[in-house]
Amino acid sequence: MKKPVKIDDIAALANTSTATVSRALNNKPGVTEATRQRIIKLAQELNYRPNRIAQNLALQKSHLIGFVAADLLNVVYIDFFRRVQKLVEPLGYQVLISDSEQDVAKERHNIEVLRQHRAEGLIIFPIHDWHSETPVDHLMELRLRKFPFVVLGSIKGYGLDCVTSDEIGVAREMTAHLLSLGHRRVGFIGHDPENRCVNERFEGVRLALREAGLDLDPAHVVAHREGWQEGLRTLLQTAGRPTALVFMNDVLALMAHRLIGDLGIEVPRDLSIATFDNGIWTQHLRPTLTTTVENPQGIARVATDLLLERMETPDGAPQTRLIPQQLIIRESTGPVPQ
Amino acid sequence: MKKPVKIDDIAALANTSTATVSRALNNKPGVTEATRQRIIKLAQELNYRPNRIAQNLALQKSHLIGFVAADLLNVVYIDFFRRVQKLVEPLGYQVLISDSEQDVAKERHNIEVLRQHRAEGLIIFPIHDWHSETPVDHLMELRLRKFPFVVLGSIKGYGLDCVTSDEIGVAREMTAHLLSLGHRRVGFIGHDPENRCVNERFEGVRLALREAGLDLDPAHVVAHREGWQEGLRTLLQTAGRPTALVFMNDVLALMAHRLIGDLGIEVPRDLSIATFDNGIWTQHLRPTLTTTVENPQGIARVATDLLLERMETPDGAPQTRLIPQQLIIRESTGPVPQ
DNA sequence: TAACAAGGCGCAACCGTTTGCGGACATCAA
DNA sequence: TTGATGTCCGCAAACGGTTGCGCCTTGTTA
Repeated sequence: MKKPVKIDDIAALANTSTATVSRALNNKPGVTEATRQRIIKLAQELNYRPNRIAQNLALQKSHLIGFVAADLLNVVYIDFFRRVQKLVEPLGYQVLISDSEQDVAKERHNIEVLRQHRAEGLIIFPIHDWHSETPVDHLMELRLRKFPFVVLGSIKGYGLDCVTSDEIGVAREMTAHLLSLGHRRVGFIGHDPENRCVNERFEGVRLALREAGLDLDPAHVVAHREGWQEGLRTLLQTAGRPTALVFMNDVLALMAHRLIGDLGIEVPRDLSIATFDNGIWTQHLRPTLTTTVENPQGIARVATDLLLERMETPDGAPQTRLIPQQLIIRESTGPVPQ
Repeated sequence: MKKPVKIDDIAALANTSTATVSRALNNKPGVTEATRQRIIKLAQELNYRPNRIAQNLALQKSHLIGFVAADLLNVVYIDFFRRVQKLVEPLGYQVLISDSEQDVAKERHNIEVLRQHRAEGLIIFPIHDWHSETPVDHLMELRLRKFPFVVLGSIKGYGLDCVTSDEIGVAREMTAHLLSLGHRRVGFIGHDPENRCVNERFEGVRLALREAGLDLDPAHVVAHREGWQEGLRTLLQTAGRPTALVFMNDVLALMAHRLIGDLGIEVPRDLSIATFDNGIWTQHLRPTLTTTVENPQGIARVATDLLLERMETPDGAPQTRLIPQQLIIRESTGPVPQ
């Protein structure tokens, strides 16, 4: 590979100093239009490509925003990444994406690397490690050093800048929808108290029921563990079973779909089902599934704004911002069976 | 945000020169163990974090490998990224991922940016622009300048280093499987001659049929355009319709799944269907779908090896490497109806 | 014609790190 | 004591850009 052209080469050929070349190429004042054109032409001919490394060192700016995703296999993060990229590109920033693969150690490592690269701000989807005393101590350290970053997801009460999608609200809305269809016995499939997001969805359901003067019957809750499918099967075979089921997410609903069909239960005639996250299959199964979508655009926009704000004023008070989700009603929820 | 600690700060506190600090922290010879320990301790206390930008400039190495993905929303790329990352991390490289979003202009731009950052090598999943004369002229320019990179996917005949998954082979194997079940009339749904990958799958099917002395009846091919679902419906309602269908990919098969059911056709009793790419729903639909998986591990390994080899010897002759895929036989393919 | 202003340009320092070279010092043998 | 040998370490140049400051040139005005 040939050595890349540098600014000195251009300066030599143009009979100027490197200073002039730099000013010419960066559209800074202090160069006649003639010289500027001469230099630009020369740069093109030589196929000059500024060395970002040197540039960043000289400018004391990395033009880098770090994006630490909990698990890139989830498309949500990619979509988010794209939107952020698009928002900060006009400001001259590059977004560097890194993947924690559901592993706190990797998350720490990624943050460390990004700091070594002198990222100017970080957007973090953290792994929740509920088994450790201080699940977010490395985040607290960032905060302590006034390093600008925002956290996505439901970390509350730690005094961090944070943007979160409103799980509770949409779960509540979904349940209200079921109630309006006449359902009174609503079950929750795949409960996992250790998972904050699932927990919030669960809370939302319970909240809506309570508002209608109902209780969420513990017998109608199937936990998310090995063998949950058996749990679901027996639940569906008991008398007085729920007339509507809320699944913890769309993958679970997909897995249950076949099982429900095999039991000879027809959705929504015999049973209504609803779930979260709008995975592509939810609109192609029969029946199509009632589900929810986040507002990714809103999340990205708000998170980016908040980060930029924090980069401006690293001392500002931490903020929490809540982004509403949308309920999509499809075929799988219908009137309660007579 | 506080100014980060630099090597000078440590040197001052340790009463040494920056040279010694550098040597100490990088485990280079020429420092007594005592001084080394003193410096390391100091570095930890000060929370020193080397400035990668300055480091890279001094070392004339970016430690960067660029990964240009055609469309990050496709999980395949992420999986690939992870594997490559894992392979090159031990060598001290960082993989920088960038997303072309199915847009050639963006692909060019991404490559440009990566070159400005002095990436030492590139892995590129290109967008195929079959409308332009030289679909890959920017890649040819890279090659010309002996910039190390490998292309993934089926770009052949341009003299580039290239790793590709064997679509033809697995399509052929899939078809052979159908033939062995007694099928003689095999249809192909979603043909798109402009898409190289689909084309190869189509070719594989045709090849297998020809080897059995059969022809792929053009009337049994449904093109991938607006309204293909209508085409499929009419095909399935004609007498002498195919007894087996090969779908261009798993998303198409998912979309068709419901349509087939609505026509009262039972799979695989009345009709066998098979497709490509092992999307999560293929194993949860009823019936589960016969499909194919790439060997992502193999692809990543081979691509990385090839890239590293090219980085060593930028002048080496370009190579093409073919990676086999695997056929997964599930419920959706069965014996031909009597 | 001299005094002055203003704009174009170059010199050199700087960004934070690495590293070749040579100086200082200790050790050891003659 | 001297010289040879070797080890530890500092000086300063380099990496490829940016930029404050001051010099020079040119044009304007009295």
